[in-house]
Amino acid sequence: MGRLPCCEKAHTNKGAWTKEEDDRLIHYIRVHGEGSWRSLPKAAGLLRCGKSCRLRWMNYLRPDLKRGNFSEDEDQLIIKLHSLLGNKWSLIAGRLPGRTDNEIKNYWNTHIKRKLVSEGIDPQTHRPLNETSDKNGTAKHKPTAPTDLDFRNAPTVPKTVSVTAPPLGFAKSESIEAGNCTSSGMTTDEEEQQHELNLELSIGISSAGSVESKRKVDSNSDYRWLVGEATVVVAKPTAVCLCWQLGFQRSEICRNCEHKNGLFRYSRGLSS
DNA sequence: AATCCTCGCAACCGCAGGCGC
DNA sequence: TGCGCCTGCGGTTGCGAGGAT
Repeated sequence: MGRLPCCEKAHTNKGAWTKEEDDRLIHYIRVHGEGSWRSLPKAAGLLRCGKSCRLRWMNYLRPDLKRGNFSEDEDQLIIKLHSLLGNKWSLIAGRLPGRTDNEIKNYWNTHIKRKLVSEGIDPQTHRPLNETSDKNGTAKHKPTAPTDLDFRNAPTVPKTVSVTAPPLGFAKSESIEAGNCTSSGMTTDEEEQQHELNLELSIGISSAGSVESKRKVDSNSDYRWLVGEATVVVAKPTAVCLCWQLGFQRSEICRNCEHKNGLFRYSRGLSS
């Protein structure tokens, strides 16, 4: 038995949304709230697939979206997050208030990738292009920094790696317990740079015999990812807010920012 | 002025995980 | 415990706008 289609395609519109459809969707969600996407189109009088409605709302109509160009700070944040998380756009978006995963994904593919290549950096490995492989194709991996742990291309996975950091206060507290991966060799400047980004991340080996899902999102705990044999844990940011970038105090929790998924959304206007 | 080409973004699609029954 | 539904994610596609020829 196959999967049921998400909607009856014969009677649904596709393609660009009209102003009227947008208005209907906005009005319906204002009255009834988000959710129940499957039944929403019918209830709202829209000839659209529920998934399409959700996408339109999430990526375009949500009032807390920050439209407009990405700032240089956002660029750098995206690059750093991508170096750590890879193409986990939703996780990256969760750390960029007002930005959507789709928007960041598009921005990455159209701007940042090109920018990194022009700077001689491999956008996938975040290492210099001429360092990614030698004539024999063997990786010349030189451990760089604790927050630059890209196990996808690492020759070996450290037996024990944990990277912890305090809530976003940008304090210089960090612990590294590593077999192969250590912070040794970093200059003070490099260490300073690494401390610029506090992600509340921890990385540990998945316990033998335990079955770890590829992606585990639990609203009551951390976000876990299997990267090779290692588990990357992104702590649920209950006390983290990136609003400092927009002028709020560091470490201050903006109550409007916390999204129901535990990550952050941006609810206040820039000028407020 | 017309056509072609490129780029950027919105939207689509398939899949996987969570959750309720 | 297994099954089916719902939701969310990430890769891909299609189209419109703007620039080049």
